[in-house]
Amino acid sequence: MTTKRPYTDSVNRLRKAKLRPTRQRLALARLLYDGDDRHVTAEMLHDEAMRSKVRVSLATVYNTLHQFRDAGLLREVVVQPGRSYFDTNTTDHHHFLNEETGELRDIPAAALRFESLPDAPAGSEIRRVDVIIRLRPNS
Amino acid sequence: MTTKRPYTDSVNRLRKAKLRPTRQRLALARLLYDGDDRHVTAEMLHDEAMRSKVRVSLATVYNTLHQFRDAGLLREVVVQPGRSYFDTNTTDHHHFLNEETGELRDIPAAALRFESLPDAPAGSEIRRVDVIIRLRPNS
DNA sequence: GTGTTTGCAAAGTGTTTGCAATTTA
DNA sequence: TAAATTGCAAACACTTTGCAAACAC
Repeated sequence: MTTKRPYTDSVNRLRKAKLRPTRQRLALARLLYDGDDRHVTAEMLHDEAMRSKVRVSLATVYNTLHQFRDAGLLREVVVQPGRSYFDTNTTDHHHFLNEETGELRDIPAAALRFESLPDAPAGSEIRRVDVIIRLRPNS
Repeated sequence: MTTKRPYTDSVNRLRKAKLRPTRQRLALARLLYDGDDRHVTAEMLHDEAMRSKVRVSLATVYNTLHQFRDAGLLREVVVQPGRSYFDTNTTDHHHFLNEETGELRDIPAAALRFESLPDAPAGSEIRRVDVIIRLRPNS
């Protein structure tokens, strides 16, 4: 069961991604994957690491997030100018965005179905379809 | 016909938006709205203004884009970390994103229909649904 | 040991701000 | 002439980079 062996799981996760299980990467992987799916910014994750007494520089957090993303362990979500979120849920799904707070929330793929999608322009193909449902507090 | 009286049209557009038709705002409005719909960044618009011998500072371009957006004359589109696009098409529609070039392309609302949309979380309502179809060159 | 990874500080990018000078109504 | 707008330069937030020291295999 995933949540019971976080250390071994994180090592395996990194091994599979061909990333050396260094102290920093392990600690960040455990913060990211021990528990429910999350949406974090580099700064959020760095703060969290500091709070749990893990010494990691912010630069390393950025590097690690990008490595994880490139390895398919994370998905980058861009919804606000000048800030990237990283989503631990890499399966097919979409997002609600609370525009007041900036909070992201997953929408399972099954909850949003397309009746029709346009064809990709000639010479290209669809890599991914991202849907952001922007929310406001209701009246 | 819109394209035949750009000056008068731009003045009216600004008047309607309750923005004083200053030299800078008029010039930017004409660059933006004389012709087809476009997707511009602040820097692109600033460069374009310079090329057409319109003296405007980059700060004013930013301010103006935000004022236009707030007035509903433009829609801001965020698809890449650290860069905002402004879309002169403010009607209901979606976007293709060419991930190699960063180029945006409109998808008319009619070309993309939803079979089902999730309910907004309690306490909120849907303000807008943004769909980005990410493209890659095909194999 | 050898190549990889890290931390730091510096640099970079896109954007915003404070404020005096200018322009508009 | 009163209020809005502009330009400049400095400040900002977030992110990336260069390189010596530390670490993993």
